Amino acid sequence: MTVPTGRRERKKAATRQKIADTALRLFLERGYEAVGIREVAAEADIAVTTLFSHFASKEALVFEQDADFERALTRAVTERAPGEPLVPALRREIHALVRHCTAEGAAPVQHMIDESPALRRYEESMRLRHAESLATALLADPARTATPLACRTLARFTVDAYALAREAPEPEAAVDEIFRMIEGAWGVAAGAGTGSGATGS
Amino acid sequence: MTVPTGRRERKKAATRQKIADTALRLFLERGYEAVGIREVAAEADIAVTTLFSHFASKEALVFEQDADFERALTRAVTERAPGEPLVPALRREIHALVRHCTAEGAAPVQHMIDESPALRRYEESMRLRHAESLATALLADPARTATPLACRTLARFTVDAYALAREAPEPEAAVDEIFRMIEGAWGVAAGAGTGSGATGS
DNA sequence: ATTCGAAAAGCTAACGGTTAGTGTTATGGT
DNA sequence: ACCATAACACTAACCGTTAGCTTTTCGAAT
Repeated sequence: MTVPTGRRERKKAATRQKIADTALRLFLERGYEAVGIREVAAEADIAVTTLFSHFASKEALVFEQDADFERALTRAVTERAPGEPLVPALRREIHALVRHCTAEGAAPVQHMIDESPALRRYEESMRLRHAESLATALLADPARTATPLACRTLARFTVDAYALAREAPEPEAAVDEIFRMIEGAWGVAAGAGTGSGATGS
Repeated sequence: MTVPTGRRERKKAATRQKIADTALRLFLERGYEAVGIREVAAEADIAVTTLFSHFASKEALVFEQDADFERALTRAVTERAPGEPLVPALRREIHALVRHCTAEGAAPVQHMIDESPALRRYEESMRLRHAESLATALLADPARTATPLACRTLARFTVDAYALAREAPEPEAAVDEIFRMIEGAWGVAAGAGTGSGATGS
């Protein structure tokens, strides 16, 4: 166990940040596809191999906060108030994420993503990863009553809600509409023996 | 309008098939990542550029029947019996597709896909395309009562059902379980003013 | 039958993301 | 002071994919 504030880790984080900042700046200035990896590395004054030791791919440069999103999703499940029903907790979290990504500052980045097929594909496969880790969290929930398959289904529906809301004209309202449907779906899955409506675990 | 049985189109189809067959054979023999595009082209005795004029990418070689799947999905909506409710029609179609892909002959191909991250990613983005064209079909449905967003949501949930069922230990039963949840979701969306249960359009 | 336009296939050469292999420096623990 | 290791660098390549251009093959109209 080393000290959490080692100089090494600070330098590494700084390098990583410098790469991400440089890349995003160049991408926004001249377009994602128009900027090559070699250019990004040169501009950030690091070697190409170093860049790839910090980021697994060119697309990953754009989705720097990937891991934060993933954590936020699973925490909405694992750290929710004791006894709080599942779906509303997820709905709140998706609301927060959508709000965070439709904030004013995020508009140019979002436009860039929409323009590039490569980035769109990457974003979707990223969401799939998030769905899988959310499913893991749901399966581990101590208050779980639903089947494993129902949990995996809920996880996918939840990230679908995010994706669909982002494309909708009114994202916030879209989240509510979709989550009304998810409540309907979860009511069937969670109340498998109950028969009554939407009182999930 | 030319005659449908032109020699040109036959030859083109034959070339396409030869490429796909050769590629699949090599992939199964030696592994997807271990076989390069140039090898496939050489073995099929065609030029690399010709290969890419028939298939948009290396991954597309594996999912040759892509377009068939897409058509099958949308037809389940557009050509269903008059007055037949939507969700059961979709359920039947997903059942058929799952059965088709869990047939005995498909096992090695499926294993190959599971092993390769690139193929998994491609398959998911393919499904997304299918969801979008299914959404288009749902929006154009003359008997539609649900909102556009609800249609798009149903489309995504439907392809989710396919993906989840494929990974489940008992795919056929999984389809039924997930579609019970989808019925619950659709009941909310379609009966927006009705109040009663699952009698969608 | 000949001719002509267009689609299909071919070749070469490159571009751009990514990785292997190898070496060098800086850092932290002992 | 010393060593293991993590971070970074450099070169050179690999591989999927595309551009540019030529050649072949077919379909149809004269």
